[in-house]
Amino acid sequence: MPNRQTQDIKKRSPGRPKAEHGEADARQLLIDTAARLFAEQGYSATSLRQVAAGAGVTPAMVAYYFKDKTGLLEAVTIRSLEQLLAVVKKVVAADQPGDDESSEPFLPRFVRGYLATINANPWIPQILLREVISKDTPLRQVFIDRFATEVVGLVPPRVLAEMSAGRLRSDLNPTYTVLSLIGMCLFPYLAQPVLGPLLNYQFDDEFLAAYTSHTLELFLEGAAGDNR
Amino acid sequence: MPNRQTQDIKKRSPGRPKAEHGEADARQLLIDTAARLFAEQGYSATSLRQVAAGAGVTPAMVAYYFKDKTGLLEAVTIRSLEQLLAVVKKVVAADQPGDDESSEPFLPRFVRGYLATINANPWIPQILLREVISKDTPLRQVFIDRFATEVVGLVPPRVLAEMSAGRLRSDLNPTYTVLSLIGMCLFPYLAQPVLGPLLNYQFDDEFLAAYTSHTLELFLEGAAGDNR
DNA sequence: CTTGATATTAATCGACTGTTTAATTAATAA
DNA sequence: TTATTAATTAAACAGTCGATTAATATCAAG
Repeated sequence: MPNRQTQDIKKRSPGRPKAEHGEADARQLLIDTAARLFAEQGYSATSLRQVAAGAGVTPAMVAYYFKDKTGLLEAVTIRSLEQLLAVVKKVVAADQPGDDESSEPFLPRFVRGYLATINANPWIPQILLREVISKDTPLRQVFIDRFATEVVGLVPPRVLAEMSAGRLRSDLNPTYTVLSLIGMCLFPYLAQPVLGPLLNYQFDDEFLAAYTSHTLELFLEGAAGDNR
Repeated sequence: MPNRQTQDIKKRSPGRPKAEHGEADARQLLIDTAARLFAEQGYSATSLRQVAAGAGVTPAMVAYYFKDKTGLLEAVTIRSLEQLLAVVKKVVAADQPGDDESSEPFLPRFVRGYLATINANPWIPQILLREVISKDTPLRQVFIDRFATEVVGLVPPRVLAEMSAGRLRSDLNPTYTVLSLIGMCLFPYLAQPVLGPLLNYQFDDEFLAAYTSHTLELFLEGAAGDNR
């Protein structure tokens, strides 16, 4: 029995709301809600009415802040790319001055930072893979311009340096090696909705620690046993 | 200037068409077209009118053969799962009789068969990941019943056997190891639409051979260099 | 030849989608 | 105080979608 007009469920009237202290603004709320729903259901299966309802506003607010639905996806995408790019930049920049041998080597730092970020924001790879990377839309160009080219400029030189220093094998194809590593890191997160319950894992600190050390060990040392 | 009623563009009238010799039936054509479009655009971004047009029939044919849109996705999914399952069964069954040492070991055979199948049908992982694995729909149960449980029953025992035989390290988490391997195999195919042009690869025999041997080498021997 | 099953189209329906517009209220600046 | 700008809603619009229905033409069996 939906008794409307109670104090709990307040139905707002038109007009600018009074600025309450410490309230999240509608724009950021829309981005957060959209990120969650796009990751769960996919971009085109998610209606603006759903997003608006989740953020507690009307669909017209999407037009007000983002012009249209693609603008909302663009905002979600750009925020995701910025988070990922920040990790990459930080990790690559961390040992530029003086080649400090006491700090952790490049590869473990990279894997740790990368996995920690997607473990804390698992919708990022979902959205990037499902709605940006694998579809031929204008957003793909955004991805390439604001992320891929920059990463390609930063990471491979570091990998080659590791090879020269003898910390990574130089007889492996560097491109394929990076592809494999990213695939190893991402797949459990992409497949979690079905494999998580089946194999009994979820995105908590325990899984993050275990899968991080597993990934580093397997990637660096390989899976072959003594009796080859 | 669309001059209709030419001989090239024939617009069919209602009624059963005359059975022409050697013509693909509409049902299979619909499945093939849907698989292609679902992989390219996603399930819910693809309209039945698009699928029907691609198959040269009307949308009503989807209802006739598959009841509704979800029935079409189910048909596409089941065909994909059958292809994958056939590979797994064949690979696992191949060395049951007598533990023949002369044949190739389990893991290379598995990786080769798996990669060859998705290289020949790259839309399979796209659809399974985007429309089945990562969404909470009735199809996920189909995936679990017709594929996942069977694979989980077949592959891990084989992996454990390899560990016992000393051909694989036994100090690695077997579940994580399989997750990592599948991720390594799949990622280049999932990301190909944007990374292919960027890193200059495509799904031909050359890439298949190169990436297969790369994957086996990296997975078994690891990427660490001599100077660790 | 007739009868029923099979395969197809055209036309249409209601529901839902993204988007636009006009009205409304609060905040801010002059 | 007044005018302007910012933030919000309700209502409506045209378009598209999936689905249904009725009609129609061919095939296969008796």
